[in-house]
Amino acid sequence: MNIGEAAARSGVSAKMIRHYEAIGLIGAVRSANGYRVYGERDVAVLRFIRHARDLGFPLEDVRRLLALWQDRNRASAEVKRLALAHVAALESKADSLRRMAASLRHLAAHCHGDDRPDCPILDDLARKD
Amino acid sequence: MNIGEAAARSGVSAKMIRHYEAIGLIGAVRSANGYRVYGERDVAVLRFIRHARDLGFPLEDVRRLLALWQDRNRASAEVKRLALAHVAALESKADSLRRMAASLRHLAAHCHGDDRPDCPILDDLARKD
DNA sequence: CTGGCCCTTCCCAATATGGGAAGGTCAAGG
DNA sequence: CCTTGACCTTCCCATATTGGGAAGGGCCAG
Repeated sequence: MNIGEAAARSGVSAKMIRHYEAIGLIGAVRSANGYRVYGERDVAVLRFIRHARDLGFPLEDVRRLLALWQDRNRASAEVKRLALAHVAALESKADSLRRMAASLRHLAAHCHGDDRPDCPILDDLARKD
Repeated sequence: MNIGEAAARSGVSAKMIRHYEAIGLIGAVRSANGYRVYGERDVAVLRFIRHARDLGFPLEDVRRLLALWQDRNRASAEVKRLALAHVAALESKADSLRRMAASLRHLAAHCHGDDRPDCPILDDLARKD
């Protein structure tokens, strides 16, 4: 199958498939006319990548997970370690976002939101520290 | 004062100050030798930008907030609207990260994490949907 | 054989920040 | 007076991810 069908079946855009090939994440076989040719196995790999990306894994992590997935003799410990490190990073980022939202919500609560120019949000942004 | 001191006093790197000037977020006066020259007012503006960035405002929002801050006749309604829209975006992003972390944590909990190759994390990433 | 769709490569865009090279300027001290 | 080191300048490149679009070639049905 050509790149368009592989894209449709994997949920990864053709643009991204070419990109993943360019950065060495996946390989590609070419037919006589230069078109990329894919099989079921490639579609499965692309789906794997998409799911990992959906979980927020950066491509470098995806590269490692993919190597582990394709290694019949891998140890699950390595996968678990990678996953838990990523969970911690995700949760820390989520906390930081919630803290930002909370402080901004607090500032907004004290801004009357009418035609007057006073606004504690701007006052806070202008603080000296 | 030169860019180095303005950077140290505002907490914005010299690199970023030049960038903010390049994209028209701030202006700059040059002395005879071509060096950028800043005053107290500029340091306050840079600090304003840094605080807004710390709260996660993208630069385009910062541009609008800055205009509102510098406008003596602004209405606080606009600031509040911008802030609350941003709060909603932050919270939605935080939720999405927490959902990712939860599902990954769930998968990791069922991965024994030893020398055996079986691992539900990889199995899930390889699923067909 | 022609129209329309698919494929190719290559360039550019956005987000924000930083590294580093090559060269100009200025102040202090030998 | 000249050297040295710290500071400044501009310009290019890099990160990570995805997409838009142009220019050109391939392939099949009507």
